[in-house]
Amino acid sequence: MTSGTTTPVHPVLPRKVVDSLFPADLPEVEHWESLYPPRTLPDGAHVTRFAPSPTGYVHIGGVYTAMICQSVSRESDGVFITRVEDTDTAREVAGALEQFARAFDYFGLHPDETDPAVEPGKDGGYGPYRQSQRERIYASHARELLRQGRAYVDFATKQQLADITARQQAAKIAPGYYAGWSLWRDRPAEDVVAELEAGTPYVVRFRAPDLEPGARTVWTDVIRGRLEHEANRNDVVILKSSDTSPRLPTYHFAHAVDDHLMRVDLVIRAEEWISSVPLHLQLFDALGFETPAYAHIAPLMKQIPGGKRKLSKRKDVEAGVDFYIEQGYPAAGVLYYLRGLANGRLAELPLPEALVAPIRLEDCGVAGPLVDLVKLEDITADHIATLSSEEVVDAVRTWATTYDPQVAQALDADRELAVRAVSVERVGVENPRKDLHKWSDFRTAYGFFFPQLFEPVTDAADERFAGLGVDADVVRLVLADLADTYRPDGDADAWFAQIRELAARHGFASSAKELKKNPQAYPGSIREASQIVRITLTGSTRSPNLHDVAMTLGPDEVVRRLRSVR
RNA sequence: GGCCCCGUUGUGUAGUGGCCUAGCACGCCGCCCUCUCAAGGCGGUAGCGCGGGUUCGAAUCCCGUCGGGGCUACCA
Repeated sequence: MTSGTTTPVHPVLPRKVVDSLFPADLPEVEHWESLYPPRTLPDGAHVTRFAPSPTGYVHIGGVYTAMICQSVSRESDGVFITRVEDTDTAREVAGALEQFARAFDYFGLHPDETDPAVEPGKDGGYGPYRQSQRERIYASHARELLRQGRAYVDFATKQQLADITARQQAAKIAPGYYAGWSLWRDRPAEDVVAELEAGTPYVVRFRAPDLEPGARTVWTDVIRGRLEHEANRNDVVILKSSDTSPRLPTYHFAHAVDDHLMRVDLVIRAEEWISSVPLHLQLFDALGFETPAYAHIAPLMKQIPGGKRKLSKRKDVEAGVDFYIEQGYPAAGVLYYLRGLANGRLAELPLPEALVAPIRLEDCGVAGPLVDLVKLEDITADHIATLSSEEVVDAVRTWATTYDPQVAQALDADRELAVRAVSVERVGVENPRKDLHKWSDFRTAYGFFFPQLFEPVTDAADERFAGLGVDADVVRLVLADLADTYRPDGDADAWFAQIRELAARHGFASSAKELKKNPQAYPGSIREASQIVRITLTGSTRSPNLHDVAMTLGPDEVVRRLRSVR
């Protein structure tokens, strides 16, 4: 690791001037140190944190990261913190925190310590857990850096910054605000005081250590091992403009201050932060803090023609957690899928075991995995198949209450019917049906069981019948016949026997093979005859076992539906 | 442009110099079952990005190259 411990040789603002920039009653950094003492935790315990910014959109990658943080801390008897990073007021969206709370709740991601808006009653004593409420903490530390000359006040305007960048680009040198280009880094104190007195807004910038060009930083990442990157030379902003209130820090500064004071010892975050590590290490060093361990996880990706890219909140619906919640993917299935992505080993385990098995950082992949909804749906369908009919109905009802009120009403109107419907080819069979991948599938898969959700088939010339290749006249006759002779036999074989008889009466072939042998001789085969009945009863060419459907519907409803086709 | 991360069938992975004729899961294709569709059973398809080395032997080590991703903000 590079060390920035140097004696300042540059002009340092007189302490009086520095202090005048801050409230007179602002505590010294020692105050915060004693207010947030090192934690007493078991050996090997890790304090992790998930740090979302409330931009009104929860990324599935956030759930992924948070899930890993939670598992690692839990497994080590540590602490899992969720800290709200609301330092970007421009991008902040109203109600974003509520959305967070909802998403976290849905996926059972309960932090041990967090802001009440995320989850009430989780104040662990290291808060506030919302950066906009930590203004004085950042101010104390910025003042300290200023006093030591490890930071400086900078009055550069947007325009000046843009000019610098333009000149650097033209000269083909590394863009940035650093020694040699910074307008205020080495200005005499009187210049600074003059601007201050004139009331010019300023930012506080970190004074990057004076390094040899090409200096490099080496550190060890928990997931990736030895990592190397060019050392940071940029004088990054640590405290945003003095004409804003509250006076907020940038991510980098807040990361160092908060993670130290919250005694986070293991920073788990997305890979895109790797290039910022050299800066972060410098910040920790300048602040006199011990550095945490870093674990940079690979981002969730999306397949696109010719390659893949990071899941984009703008382009990909499946990037947002709302998608999973609105579609009604059961949380356990999504979590199981995500866990398998993080640690392949967990994908081999049965769901209940995988959900409680530890996620190991060493086993995390380094390449960004593609989110595969087909695979997800395979998992969620398997999972739903293990649920009891009552559990399925309850879950669908909970989901539908918000996302499909009509379905919720239907379930409430006849819960017993709902349970019977879901039980078809589910209870008492070796291999339950897997029609439900998510709760929103309920309407198409089981809606026909409910009079309120069923759209009766009324026209014998309906294209669903036409698709069978059977004439409307035949359809009419077959259905009228069945309606007249219908026997609600509880025995499946006996029940189907009447369909066979019905088909025979109307000249249908007794098997598909027979029909194939002599297509002209029949209006269709037993298959087509069954499908006519199926379409009439369910509105679809696909449904569970017809006999079970008919039994569940009851003879009155069956006959009613048979007669509705004209 | 500079710097960083990554690269095993369509997807996720196993694999750390000989157990690899590259395993598993999902997908896809076919067959069976069958009143349809799912499910299930059986079988099949397809991969070490590319090029050089090192070695008796390389998916595994080295170099180069290409491709993808990220950072380069008073966004996180």
